Amino acid sequence: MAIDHLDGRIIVLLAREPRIGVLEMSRRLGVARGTVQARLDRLQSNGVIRGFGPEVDPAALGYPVTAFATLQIRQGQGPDVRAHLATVPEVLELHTTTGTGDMMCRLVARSNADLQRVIDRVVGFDGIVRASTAIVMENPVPLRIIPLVEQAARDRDGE
Amino acid sequence: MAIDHLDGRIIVLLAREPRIGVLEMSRRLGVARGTVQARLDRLQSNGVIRGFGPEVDPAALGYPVTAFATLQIRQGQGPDVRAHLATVPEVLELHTTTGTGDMMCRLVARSNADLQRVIDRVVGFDGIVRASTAIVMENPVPLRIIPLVEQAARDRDGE
DNA sequence: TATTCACTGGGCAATATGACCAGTGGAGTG
DNA sequence: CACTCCACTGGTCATATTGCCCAGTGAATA
Repeated sequence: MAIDHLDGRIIVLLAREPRIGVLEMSRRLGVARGTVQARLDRLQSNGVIRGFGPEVDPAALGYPVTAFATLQIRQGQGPDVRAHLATVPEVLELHTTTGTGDMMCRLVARSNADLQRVIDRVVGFDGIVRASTAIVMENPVPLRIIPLVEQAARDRDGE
Repeated sequence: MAIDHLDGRIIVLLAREPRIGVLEMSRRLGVARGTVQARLDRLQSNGVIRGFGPEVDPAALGYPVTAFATLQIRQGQGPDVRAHLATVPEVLELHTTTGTGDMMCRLVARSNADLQRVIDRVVGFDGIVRASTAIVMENPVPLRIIPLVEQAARDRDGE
């Protein structure tokens, strides 16, 4: 579950040059190929590395508008609302949270006008009491993991 | 920029079995290898596929707690706050938004107690006026892209 | 009609892969 | 101390895949 320095270097290398192969990695890291292979297998069976799915940019797909919606749910309607939201392709992720809202989801849309359609579809469901939406303007820090991996590797090595 | 049905199938296949090769994809899709290769190249230079970075699970790394923080920023301090947040490894992403808050970020922490440390570090910066945090309990819909890709491919094909 | 373009189906050398193996060194245990 | 376990090394092997090339086909377009 904890990762050491070599694991960290493997992940960072992989994050920076995803198309790199095991052999090339072993060359760069200065370890035997079998070692990298074994580490990778372990990281994947550990669940540290979930997979290598393609990162698709919704904007390039024609969905340049991103928004976060906070939803308030009628008591007991949680499961139904989840099932409902799961059927909406523009809902990219959904979380249940503490705080004033009950759920929080990430939405994309083709335009600001289209966002209205998406929101209507999202909230057009009985169990949802209220929704408040924040439209994303800029994304100064895109989803990233490298700094955290380096942190985790440092922690494991005892600073 | 728009993708057709074959592009969609390529992306979906790749998302489901990331380790699959070009040759195997061409077999599954019933097209020539060169076609798949050309499509992939195009998708990547288009920016539709950003890359194939490893998906790392913060929980498996020892950071099982996720939270979303909404930040209010002092006028004109935006750039400084961004730079500050970019230095915090536990900040996985950061957006500037419309609405009551000015920014929204995704945080992870080693525990609820540790989350306090992270939040202190995040808001321990002059330009931040107020922060309100929602801790994630469940994640009924993990970050996904397949339904949107299928939608986009359908749209392109004219339903 | 002529041109362009994507796709096909094939072939090529170079490379990476998964699977092995014996040997080494360190950590921890009895 | 001797022993066992375990990860790593450095090597081999057959097989599969890659990147690159080519000529030919068919559809859409000018």
